[in-house]
Amino acid sequence: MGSSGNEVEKMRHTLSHVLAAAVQELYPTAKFGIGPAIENGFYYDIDFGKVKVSEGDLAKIEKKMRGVIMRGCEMKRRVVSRGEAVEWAEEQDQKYKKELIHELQNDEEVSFYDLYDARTGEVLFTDLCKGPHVKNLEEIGAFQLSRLAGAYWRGDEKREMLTRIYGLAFATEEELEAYLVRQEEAKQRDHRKLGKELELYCFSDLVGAGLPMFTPRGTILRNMLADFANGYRERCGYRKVCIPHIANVELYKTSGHYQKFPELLKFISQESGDELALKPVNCPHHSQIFASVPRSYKELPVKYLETTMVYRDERKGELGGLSRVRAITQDDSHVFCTEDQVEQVFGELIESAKDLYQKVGMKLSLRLSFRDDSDGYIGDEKMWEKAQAAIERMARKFEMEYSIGLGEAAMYGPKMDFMAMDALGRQWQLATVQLDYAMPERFGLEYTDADGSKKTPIMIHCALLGAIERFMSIFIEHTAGWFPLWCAPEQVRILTVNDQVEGYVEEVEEVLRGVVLQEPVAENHLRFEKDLSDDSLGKKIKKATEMKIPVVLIVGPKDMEAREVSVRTRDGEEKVKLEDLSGWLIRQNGQ
RNA sequence: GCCGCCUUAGCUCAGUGGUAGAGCACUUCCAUGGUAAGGAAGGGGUCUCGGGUUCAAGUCCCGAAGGCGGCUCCA
Repeated sequence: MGSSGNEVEKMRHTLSHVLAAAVQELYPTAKFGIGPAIENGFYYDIDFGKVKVSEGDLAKIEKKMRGVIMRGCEMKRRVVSRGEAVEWAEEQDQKYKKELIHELQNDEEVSFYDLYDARTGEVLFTDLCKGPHVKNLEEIGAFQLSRLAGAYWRGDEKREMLTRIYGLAFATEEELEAYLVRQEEAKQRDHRKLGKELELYCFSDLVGAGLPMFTPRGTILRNMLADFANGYRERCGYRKVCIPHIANVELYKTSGHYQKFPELLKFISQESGDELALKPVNCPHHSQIFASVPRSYKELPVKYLETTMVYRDERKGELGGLSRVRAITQDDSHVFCTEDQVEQVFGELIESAKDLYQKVGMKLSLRLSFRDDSDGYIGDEKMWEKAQAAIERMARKFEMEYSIGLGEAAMYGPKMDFMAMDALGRQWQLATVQLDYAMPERFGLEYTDADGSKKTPIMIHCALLGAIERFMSIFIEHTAGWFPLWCAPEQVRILTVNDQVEGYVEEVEEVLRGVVLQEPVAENHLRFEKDLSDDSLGKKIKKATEMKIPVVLIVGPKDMEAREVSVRTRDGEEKVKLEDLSGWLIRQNGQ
């Protein structure tokens, strides 16, 4: 069994044909879509027609697959003319295959693969396919069918919904087992599990789906993270602003959101009959602060910053944990500047993003989100070309590796998006810096240039955390809930051994109250709690550990005697003199 | 929104047609205990909600809400 990536991929792809063969035998009327190899395995998209297939049927299909493999089958390539291929699809009544063959218009010949029994020569399954495959099915390693999902034919939600059967496949049983163990470990870090255990946020059916509420602990974490992200921009001259969470829909008719985005939440004023909307973005409001007085080129760039919620009527099936919500807190900033200030402003934000993510120990990948040919964008072609060229130039200037995501742009302009992965390997967009030549024009924003002429400013949108909810979801999983000292909701917990420590606990508390942790968020007084309950020490330690409190101070008669505290961190235990405690904690924060 | 699955005590879960259980948590009592669960007793459930089938429904059927895995979408 070859172990190279290529061999594994061949094996995975071959398995998708074995899956199809098994399905055809069990469900003769099944119509087949496509069945590629993917990371960790393979899938096949199948139309079962009226037959209902559910996860319970996977065992049966898997058993049949193993039966096919046991027969000693082989894969053999066969090239036929296009005409023959069409005939085959017609004969087999495979409409999806037929569609695929029709698209191979430039090819004179079409490649098929036969899965056949090497002893009898009987062909079990024939599929339109370019390969490559393992020749002999004995070369197939370890696999199992994992789950069942719906998937639109050709990824188009207007077309048929097929049933996708996913399988896992690895070269060896050990690798498969290791993968399953990794998945199990990842589930332990899932922010939805930890969010509940660490009492960070909750949902209520009465409040509604996708509307998280943050507990006191979660709110501390949120605020710390927001302050951290805002600090970068405040040091670059950004000034905080504050806007209402609703607006007359005229605002969004002007921006274009009203026409282009069905996620806009609208309602009617009982008083005036006006149609209002919950803000889905902040830029239109911020543009109106800019527009509130005449602007001179001398005051540019104008930099606004606000951490605030936006509201989007996301479709139900797209919601999930804190990753995708309907009330989204953005650490949003907008800059209004001249053409030749773009590079400077953009540069500051890129440097900030790089530094912030480096400090929290997260490695992000960069995606340049450009437009595609579809409609749904505002602004003319030339603006787009200019903006996209500028974004790419910037990525090169800062020597960042990037990929280009066509069709990922914002309505008003291209973006530089920083992507993170969650515990289960799914990609999410966090930080984003966006260049916008369109919105200022739509709002008629202007400033007076040196020569007295009116000019339209350029807008630069940025969120460093992206959405705080989503950032938290990734951050929780990344740290497994062991937050760094500076942002941990409860930084220190004092545990007592018994009640024979009269006066001493208060002395320890007094020391803690005097500790000021400076970095990375300034004026951060220490957050501590006491566990004076009559639980055993072991139980108190268990509770504090489960809550992932970074620093646990044990204060008992022996400590009182020695005028010290027993310190317990994730790294181990040590004794610290009371007089050294303050310095010890400040040093901990530096690590 | 679409496909599939799930929803039983605050939490994690058992209970596959005959009238509801465990562990943890909680309350009270005992225990004053030194580095991941000290002991005992007690309270707590319209089995998510609404219909239906049945002599009988947590259990079967239909619908809704919420959640999970995908698809699609994501300013």
